[in-house]
Amino acid sequence: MRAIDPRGPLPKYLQLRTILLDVIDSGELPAGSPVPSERELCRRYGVSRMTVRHTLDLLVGEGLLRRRPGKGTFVASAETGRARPGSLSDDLRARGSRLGFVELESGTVDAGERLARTLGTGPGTAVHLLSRLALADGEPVAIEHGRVLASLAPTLLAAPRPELPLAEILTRAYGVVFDPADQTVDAVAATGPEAARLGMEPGSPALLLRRSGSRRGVRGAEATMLLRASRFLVRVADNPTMLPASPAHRPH
Amino acid sequence: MRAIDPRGPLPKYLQLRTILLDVIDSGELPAGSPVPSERELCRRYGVSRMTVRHTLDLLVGEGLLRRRPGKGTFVASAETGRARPGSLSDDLRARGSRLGFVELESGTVDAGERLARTLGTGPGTAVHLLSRLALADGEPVAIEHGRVLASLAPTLLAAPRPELPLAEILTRAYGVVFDPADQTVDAVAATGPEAARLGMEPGSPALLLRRSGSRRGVRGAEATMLLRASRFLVRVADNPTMLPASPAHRPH
DNA sequence: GAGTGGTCTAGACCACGAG
DNA sequence: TCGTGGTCTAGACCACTCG
Repeated sequence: MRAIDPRGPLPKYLQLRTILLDVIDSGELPAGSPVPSERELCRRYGVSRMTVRHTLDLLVGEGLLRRRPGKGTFVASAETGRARPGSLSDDLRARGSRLGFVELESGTVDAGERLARTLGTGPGTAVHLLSRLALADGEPVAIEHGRVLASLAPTLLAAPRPELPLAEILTRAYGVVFDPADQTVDAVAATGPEAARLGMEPGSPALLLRRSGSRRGVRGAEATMLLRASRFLVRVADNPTMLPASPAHRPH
Repeated sequence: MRAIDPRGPLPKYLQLRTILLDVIDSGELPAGSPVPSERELCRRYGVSRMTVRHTLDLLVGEGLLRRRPGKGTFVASAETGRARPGSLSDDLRARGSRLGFVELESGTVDAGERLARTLGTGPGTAVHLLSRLALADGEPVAIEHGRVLASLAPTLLAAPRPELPLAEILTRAYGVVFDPADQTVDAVAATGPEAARLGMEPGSPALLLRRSGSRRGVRGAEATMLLRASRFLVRVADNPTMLPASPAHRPH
């Protein structure tokens, strides 16, 4: 059992999050099985209950765990407890970690004015770019574009990358958290080349997901994913917000 | 200044949430202005800092507030701090509360098997149905369908309803919370009649938002909204989850 | 240096579920 | 009755921002 390092660079609740994610990914805790109780996690990892709850709040918000008052906390299945007509096997549920990624493009550039503003920095700052095609069982399902301040994740392009969405890599390895207020989706018509890569009819609907991440409150990372419709459950935070009338809003 | 009732039916952090929402809606705190500090809110409302943070966590997750470490917590603008080319006036930003609603259909029915399962109850239970067209400045922007156990919100159809999304009404008046793991979006092609109501070309992309709510961990409410694309910022919780191959997934 | 949000502790009482 | 998650308290120390 991995331990939590109180003097580590990452806060305890993020260390515990990674530990729990790894346990779930390893298959030790299949969908539907109970996670150890909050008080048990306190004892095991030597942290207070509020810290454990902070971690569980994150994972519940991400849709990976579900709480049932009086009973316990359980690993969610992809269909989030809804009736499943076909009742497919649970491990067909693929979290991000079940995806494969093929690199389309990567490199480091000096930020232009627009990109610098997006990342909350000044022009000329070094920025890592990374574009990947996401595959599920060899079938393309999404296109991911990432832009990250080189200073925030110096070894991002050099080191081997786990088969995870970019946002997850940045959280686990560099402590970059993705502010829910900065993660939005929209519905768009897939354009020619992108539709082709995803094997869709041009003009058919797709989900465009935008996320921006920060460390210690300071921005520095943005990731977009163009998702094939009906292939993903995308969980939303809360009320939709109206935009002003004519949005110039396709940073893509 | 409204006070918090420690013996009220709603927990303190939800009471404080309603208070802060009303202050923001009233215009006392325009977009960009600072909210009182966490410690100041503690003093003002006689609650501990963890309780204040619980409330602020909610509102930040809903995209209404933004924190800046070392500086304070601020009312968010619709464009969440992104560069706004047109720089429209901030009060054009419309949260849910800026929307108007026109009732399309309402009534109470006995749940069939399928609806009962959706709401986590048995067949024959009384269920309120409510369909509304959402308008922004008189222009249709979304269609909302709600299904709620009558026992959960007995007076929902009888009482006058504030101009808020159904989920917000249920939270404020009945303490129904919407589990983020049960709120999902998808991109769909708008079909004929719905597209017509929303003034869209048939087949153009739209966002389908599904949310399910519970009280004390017991389900009992579901709301869907079909949103015009590019008219809303929909905030997402975290990683998208892959669906099994062929989803039978249009509860609409 | 004073104020802010970010993290963390070590308790407490409650309602609920199960045996 | 006992264990669970839900709520809440009254503190603490840190890094950061600003004057």
